[in-house]
Formats: sequence, structure tokens, C-alpha cells
Amino acid sequence: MKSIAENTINRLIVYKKELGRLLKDSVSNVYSHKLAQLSGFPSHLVRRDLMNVGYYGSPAHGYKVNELEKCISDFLCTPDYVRVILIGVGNLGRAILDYCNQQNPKISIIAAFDSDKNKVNKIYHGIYTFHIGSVQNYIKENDIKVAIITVPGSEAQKIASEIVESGVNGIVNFTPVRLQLPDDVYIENLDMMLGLEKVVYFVDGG
Amino acid sequence: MKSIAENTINRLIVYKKELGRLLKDSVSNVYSHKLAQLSGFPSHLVRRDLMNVGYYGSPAHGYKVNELEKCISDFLCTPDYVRVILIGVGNLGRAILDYCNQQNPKISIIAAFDSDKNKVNKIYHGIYTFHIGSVQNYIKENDIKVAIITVPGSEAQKIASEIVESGVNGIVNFTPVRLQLPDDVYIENLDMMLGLEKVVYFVDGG
DNA sequence: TTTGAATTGTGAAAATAATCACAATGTGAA
DNA sequence: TTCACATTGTGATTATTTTCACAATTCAAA
Repeated sequence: MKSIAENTINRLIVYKKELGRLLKDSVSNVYSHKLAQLSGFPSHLVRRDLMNVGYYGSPAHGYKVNELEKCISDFLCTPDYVRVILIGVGNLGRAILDYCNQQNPKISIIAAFDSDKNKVNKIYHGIYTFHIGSVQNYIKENDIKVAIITVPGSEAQKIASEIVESGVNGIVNFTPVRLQLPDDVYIENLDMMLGLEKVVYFVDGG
Repeated sequence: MKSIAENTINRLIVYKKELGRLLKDSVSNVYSHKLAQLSGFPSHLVRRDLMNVGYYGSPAHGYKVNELEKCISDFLCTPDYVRVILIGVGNLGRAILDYCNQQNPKISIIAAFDSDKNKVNKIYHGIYTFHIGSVQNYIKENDIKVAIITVPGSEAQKIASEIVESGVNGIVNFTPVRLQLPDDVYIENLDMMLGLEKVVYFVDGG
């Protein structure tokens, strides 16, 4: 498998989403310039990226929206169906439950976990909440590979270590803690404060 | 102002946070290797980054935690106090209100806005919620430059255009919509689904 | 059929970022 | 004082990413 830059992956995911939207609007063809405008990246970068995934358009009609969408999806090898769990059903966790399952039919949050007894056995946005104590068994029995962590920072490292031990090797980490985990675990840190600080930097400083 | 790569800024923000934590633990000195381990970046990159901000440690004692923290803060020129508003008081908006104001004393969310009359005039996590109709005036009167958008995707573009027109030039966009705005507006897109898709890619695809 | 306009695909160049390797520095022990 | 050690700071190198520039392609219209 040829190695593709992380930035390229980011952009492909954005293209894919925009293509999905075009598809919904029954747009059948799109030019690199249009895709560039929609995604916010320059058009030559769009073309370069599409080269990487191996899709070829035509100079006359640009790219076929449905084919390209399919092609990027295949490339990202979003498999038929990925099952994900969410740990920590606070405000943020519930927001994610609400949001995620309406966005991508191929990636589903299939269970939630929390330590609060008032939340356990409840259903939030269609997802059943189990007690955190059962998470390791759940991961093993259902062969879960990806988890979203939205617990308080103080608990993040402990839980992360446990789920990795049980077989998880991809984590979306919404806590402000930098998790210390084996190198083969892919961690995507989505600390919201970081995004805000960056904006403040580029607005005031730069 | 010399131009610093966005990636460097990202890392600096992470260092700053880890330094803050060390400071709390009364650690007075830190070596690049330690900072590397905490932040997850290689140590030579840490040293290179610190070169960029112009802080110099000593081979014997590494870096002084308090000085370095101060130096990075100054470099990021997080000014004395930045006032930010949040638009859209749903699950996600409330989670952010809860989370942000306890993280960085120099950046505060000072007001929230929503169109739902049941939320207007309420206080969530200490922040007063105004009706969305008043947001343009509020921005002008209080000279707001940065906003967090957590409204439904369908409303995002309209609101973004309005607030930019009123003077905002930095946006943290939590909606899945790619906002079309003038080039001088800095936009940080934090689409949560994107993070999840990325993890799925790197876990399953390789 | 030929021309013209728009767009793609891509080699090559430029710009940017990350890594390496090591001299310089300071410290503590002998 | 001298030596050994660990660490910093940085020039040089390597690798990666982005941009440029233009030939090749396709179609519609004359």
C-alpha cells in the first residue's frame, strides 16, 4: 500500500463529503475548480489528490460525481460497515451520538458506555448505554477496533489503556489529555480548545 | 512577522498545555525528550520548534518550565484576554461552554446565542444566552473577533456571513458545512465526523 | 472537418518540513 | 582541575508537499 500523506487523507474526506452533497442535489459532473471552491483547497491540489486515488476525469466533463465519490470511498476503504463505540455520555458524548449517526451510514456508533448509574441502561439518540465495567468484554466479543473517548480528562488514560488492551487500535480522543499508548494505535486528538487557540493566534497574531 | 507553519503552531499549543500541567505539578525543569514524550512529537522537532519561538534552554538543565510556558504564550500572543462568542446552544454548544471556560483563563466565551426561545435568556454553564437576532449588534458593540459556530449545518453559512459582516474574522466551525467566506477570515473546521473517518482509514486501510 | 475554449493530468521546480549529526555547553564526580 | 556524560542548538541534508506550467484531451460550433 503506497503511503499517502495525512493531509491528503484529510482533503479526500472533505471531497467525499462535498461529492455526497452534490450527489444529493443530483449534480452529475463536477470540475476541479468547483470542487476546489467547495472544499476550500486550490484546484491543482484537488487534481493532484485525485491522481493519487487513481481516478481520471475528462477534460470536457470534469469528473463524474457518483464515480468519483465511489472511488474515494473505496480508496479510503471505508469498509461496508464500521462499528464504533463511544465512551463517556456527557454533553459532548450525547452531541456526538446525535450528530454522527446521521452523517455517515457506513460508520455507526453501536454502543455507549458510562460510569454514571443514572445513565447506564438508558438510550440516547438511539444508542444503548452500558456500564463502563463491561467495555472490555464488549470490545472482545464484538471485535471493536475504533472508539471515541469523551470522558473527563482525569479518566482518559486509564480507559484508553484498557480498551487498547482489549483490541482497540484507533481512538478519537476528545479529552485534553495526550494519551500515552503503543505506537501502533492511531490517535486522533480533537481537543476543542486547541482549535480555538489556533484561531485566536491567526486572528490576533498573524 | 515571520511566518510560522501551521503545524508548528499546533505543536506549540500542545507544548504550552503540557507545560501548564507540569507547572501545576511544581516541576521546574524539563528536557526536550520529556516534552517530546508528553506531547507525542519527536524531541528534535521540539527543539526546532523552540528555536522558532526564540527560547533557549541550557544543556545541563533543559528548559525552565515557567519561562518556557510564558515564552510560548507570548509568542502565540494570546493577548491578556480574548472574548469569544458561541452561536448555537445545542448539546454540542453546551458541552463547549462547559469545557472551554475552565481550560484557558485568557480565552473566555462571554456570550451565547440561539434562535430557540426556550433557550434565550437562560444561563448555561455561567454564560448568558441571547437571541440570535441580536448577534450582529453584540459583535459591533463589543468588538468581537472570534466566534464558535455550533448551529445546525443548514444555518451555518447564513450566520457565518452575518457575523463576518459585523466584524468577526476568526471562526471555529463545528458544522459539517465548508463555509464560503472572504480569504481574510480564518476558519478552523472541526468536523467531528472527519476525525472519525480518518481514524477508520488509518486503522483499517493501513 | 477544422477551430477554439475549457479542462485535465503530470513532469519539473519551488517551497516547506522533518531529520540527522555533531560541535558547543554546562555539570558533577574523581 | 580534568574527564565523562547528557543535553542543547543548528547547519546541512533529506524527504515531502505544493505549485507551476503546459501538452494532451474532448467537445461544441462554425
